[in-house]
Amino acid sequence: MQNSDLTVDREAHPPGRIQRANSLAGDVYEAIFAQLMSLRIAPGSRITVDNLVKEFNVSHTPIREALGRLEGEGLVMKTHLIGYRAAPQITRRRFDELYELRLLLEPAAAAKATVTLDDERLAVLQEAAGVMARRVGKDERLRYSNFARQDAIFHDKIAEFARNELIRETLNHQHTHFHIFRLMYHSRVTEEALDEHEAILAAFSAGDPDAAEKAMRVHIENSRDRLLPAFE
Amino acid sequence: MQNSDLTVDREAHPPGRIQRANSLAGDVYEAIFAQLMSLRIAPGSRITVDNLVKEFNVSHTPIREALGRLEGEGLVMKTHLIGYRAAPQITRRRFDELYELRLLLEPAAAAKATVTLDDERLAVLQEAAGVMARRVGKDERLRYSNFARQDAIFHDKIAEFARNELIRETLNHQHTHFHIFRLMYHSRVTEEALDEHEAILAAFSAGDPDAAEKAMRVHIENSRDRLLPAFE
DNA sequence: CAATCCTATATCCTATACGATTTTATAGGG
DNA sequence: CCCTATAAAATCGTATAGGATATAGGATTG
Repeated sequence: MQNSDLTVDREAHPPGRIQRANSLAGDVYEAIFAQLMSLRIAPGSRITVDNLVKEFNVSHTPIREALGRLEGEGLVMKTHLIGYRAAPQITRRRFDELYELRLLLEPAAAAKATVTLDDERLAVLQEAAGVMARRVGKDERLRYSNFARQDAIFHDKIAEFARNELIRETLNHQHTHFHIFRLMYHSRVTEEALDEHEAILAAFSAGDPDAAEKAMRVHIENSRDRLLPAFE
Repeated sequence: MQNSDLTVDREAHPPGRIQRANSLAGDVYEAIFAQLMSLRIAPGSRITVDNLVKEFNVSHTPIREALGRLEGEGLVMKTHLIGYRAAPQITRRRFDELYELRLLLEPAAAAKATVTLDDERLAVLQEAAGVMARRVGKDERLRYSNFARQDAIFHDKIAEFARNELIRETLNHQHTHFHIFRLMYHSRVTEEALDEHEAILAAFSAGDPDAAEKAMRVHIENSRDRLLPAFE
């Protein structure tokens, strides 16, 4: 079996736990997923099985299975006898809906997370808030990439500490779509967001659930307003 | 091509819109989905590709693709070299998380829906609230099946009228899992729920968003408490 | 008798070749 | 310019074969 381009490390298992080798279909899934998240496959563009066969040097079978899985997650769409294509770019309407959803979930999660925090968890959030890494690097592109990753971790950790995996999964699922959208409009959105992260962090430190909820709401509303110009 | 057991009507397209014929993979997906929703495939049980090949008289290819899609939706799980299995029954923890999510989304949706209602939409909700069908049928099983369908429509329509497709999809997605769970514990849960539907409906009729929000919250909390004994 | 090892079968996973059907592109005619 | 017809390309599904692994049951050994 040749496996030239997937480049997956099958050896990196966490200590103590057995890890089954990945299936080829799983590797292909991750490879396509990564290409979608990095815009190497643009939103709305076609995805042909034959091209992937050539690119990955694997047969149709695992690719079809992986594409089916991506379809189930809403990241690709299939039309009979036409083929697969990447999910289209987010619409303005969808954008509004996404922020409405976030405003219902994330402030509540922030409030709930507040009461579960200890020093260790606070440190995790502080790390993820990106306060330290603020001035690191002058390459605009790299800078943004760091921000995006830390922002995702920051929000995800809050959902985790709120002890609701379902809400966490829901937000993460939407985040994949959101990430693709945001990648195309990353001006210097980052600076203000980092300030707001600090404000949320301050409420956490103070152990004030109401303040955390409010700060999160403000953060998300501002985030929305910062990205809104992308639709004009 | 033989297509003995899928029994899909390819002719029923809505007027005015062209509809491509379904792919076989799509038909297989729907067939498996239906079996999961009707408990013909029990939660946690194994799903072998070969069995489906024999049952549906189709080859491996579309079945694997359909199973991949179900995996992406979280309805089946795959373990390498072991195979697919139906997603396990919902846990108590997950149950709590689900209701926490519903309490964040559905009351808000009810409030938002209230202001968009007109006579026509109100009639739709009245129909879906199941007020009419309350005394229809004495067969306990059929009776419950009717309740489940109408309950799903009632909540879905509210989400639709709230004009947020994303929230609607999120709730529907969760409802899939919830439905499977509830199928196993359907005592006489229905009567009270129908009363609560009427209470929500009254708030809609009065055009009172706050009352709708509150009634929905009460309904969901009661629904949770009615189902809670299932875990003991 | 119990524990371990081994073997056999079933199942999964992938590759490959082929045919059927449909889309898409191209060219020609009105 | 638009429509139609033919040809090329792509998709979808089938069938089949072989390698790899899991699982169960039996054989061996202490």
